Amino acid sequence: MLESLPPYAIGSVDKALLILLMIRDRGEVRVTDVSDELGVARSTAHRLLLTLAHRGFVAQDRVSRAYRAGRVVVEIGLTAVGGLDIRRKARRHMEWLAAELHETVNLLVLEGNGTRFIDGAEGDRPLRVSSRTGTLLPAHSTSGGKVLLAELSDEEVLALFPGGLTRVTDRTITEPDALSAELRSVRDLGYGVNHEESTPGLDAVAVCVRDHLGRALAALAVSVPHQRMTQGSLHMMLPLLRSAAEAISQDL
Amino acid sequence: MLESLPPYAIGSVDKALLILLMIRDRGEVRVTDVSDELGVARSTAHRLLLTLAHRGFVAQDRVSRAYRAGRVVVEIGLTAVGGLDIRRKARRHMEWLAAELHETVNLLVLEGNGTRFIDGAEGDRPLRVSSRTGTLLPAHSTSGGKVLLAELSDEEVLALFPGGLTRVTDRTITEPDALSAELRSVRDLGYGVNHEESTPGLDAVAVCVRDHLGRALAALAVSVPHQRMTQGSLHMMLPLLRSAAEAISQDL
DNA sequence: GTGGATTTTCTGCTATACAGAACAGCATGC
DNA sequence: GCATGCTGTTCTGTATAGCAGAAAATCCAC
Repeated sequence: MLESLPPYAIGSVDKALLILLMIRDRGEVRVTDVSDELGVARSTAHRLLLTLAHRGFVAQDRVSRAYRAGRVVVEIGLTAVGGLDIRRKARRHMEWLAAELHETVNLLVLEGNGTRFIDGAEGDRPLRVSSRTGTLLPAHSTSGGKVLLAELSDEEVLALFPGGLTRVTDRTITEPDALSAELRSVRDLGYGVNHEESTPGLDAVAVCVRDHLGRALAALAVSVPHQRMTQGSLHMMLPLLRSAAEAISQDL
Repeated sequence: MLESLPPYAIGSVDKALLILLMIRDRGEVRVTDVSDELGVARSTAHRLLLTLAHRGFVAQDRVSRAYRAGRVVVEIGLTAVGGLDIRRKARRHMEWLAAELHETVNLLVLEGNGTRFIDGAEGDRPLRVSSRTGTLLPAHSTSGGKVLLAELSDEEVLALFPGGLTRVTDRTITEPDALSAELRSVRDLGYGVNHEESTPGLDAVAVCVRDHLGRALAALAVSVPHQRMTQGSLHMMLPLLRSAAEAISQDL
């Protein structure tokens, strides 16, 4: 495994990648393992692991303090295997849902501490939310972001926001405790809502789209003008939203 | 996505990981994309990608010259999700096969340019091959290694052996052209054999264990004393070997 | 509470990562 | 076929980022 690098390759990057290969081969590594096997100082080993952890490529076990593969690596792998297909496979279900509800439907994925709108199907009414495909919004301010964040531990969520929770509107959650409570509620209810937290006048409700292993790959959201989001309309939308998300999962 | 790094994090490593996140989000990237979005020179972008490519984390499309996720990322992801389970799930099928054939059965995975024996079920005869679980042997000298290498392109195989093909016994394949021809034969036949190439007096035959997407996760091999490997016994073993590999795949 | 092992934090130093320039490759238009 | 523009790749001088070593913090077993 100790080979000469090609010219111009970056040694520190290579070391980080070798750590990921070690994790592939044995499931977990310790700082001292990395230090011994890469032939670097313990402090260097730690800095490499810390950087990998910062981007979610590794996660440290609280009890054993060993590092293992993090969520991001799983996502990349799954994306490479089938993720290019998620938009394609979700498309017809999103169009169905938009037609049923006459509201705009969005497909979102987590990107760092933001949610990227990766596809959309608009409702057919004059007043409607635009699809916003391509937009990156802070995850904690969107319904899709909330359901995806709810899949993480509280610590993982906090680590995504080292600078605190950005205020987007007057209604945005900016207290870490309030976000924890909101995500707890999301976990209990199985859906997340956005009450004008990302855009004034815009509400939304979202559920997760899961793969066969039950992992959340994306979020499916219905975005509505605020005045059209009532308890009644929410109750009407939820079964259809869940049905569409389940149908997408079956297609994956 | 532009956030401050934690203290002591390594900037160049972080940039490489951001590239992988870009690939997760959009499937592929170009040198200029990376340069523009990370705010680095094109030469730096290229060096980052070249390092990622060297370890198999990205692969460049020959025609479009864009870079996409490489094989290694898929392996790490799959290992993290389910790799710990493959041994458990394979266990009873391996025991069944060992009992049917009265020979030793091995489960192997690729590790760098070697094959790691990750589990084994021994035959019940006095003269038998031991399970060798935990052993790492050069991939080109084992039947399981051959079927796993046959899943790669010739270039990828050669890149795994920059120092050439190690000779393990007098029978080991050491010429790249001979290995290419052998792997072509493996692809045609759907199985690989080892005629005393890893250990004198030891023959073996192997097939791939695939996931639902058809990707090879591991190899399942039957290891036999050389004098017990005849055309007749090979013909008798193959259907049962294939059956067991298929049964493991179904359980994944 | 103590001692040892491991992980994490800090800092001065130097060599590696960087940007910019040149080169190479490719596609398109005239 | 040649010129142009764009993109990817190779090269080199430099300064700052990555490094090792030491100190501090944490953890666990006795």
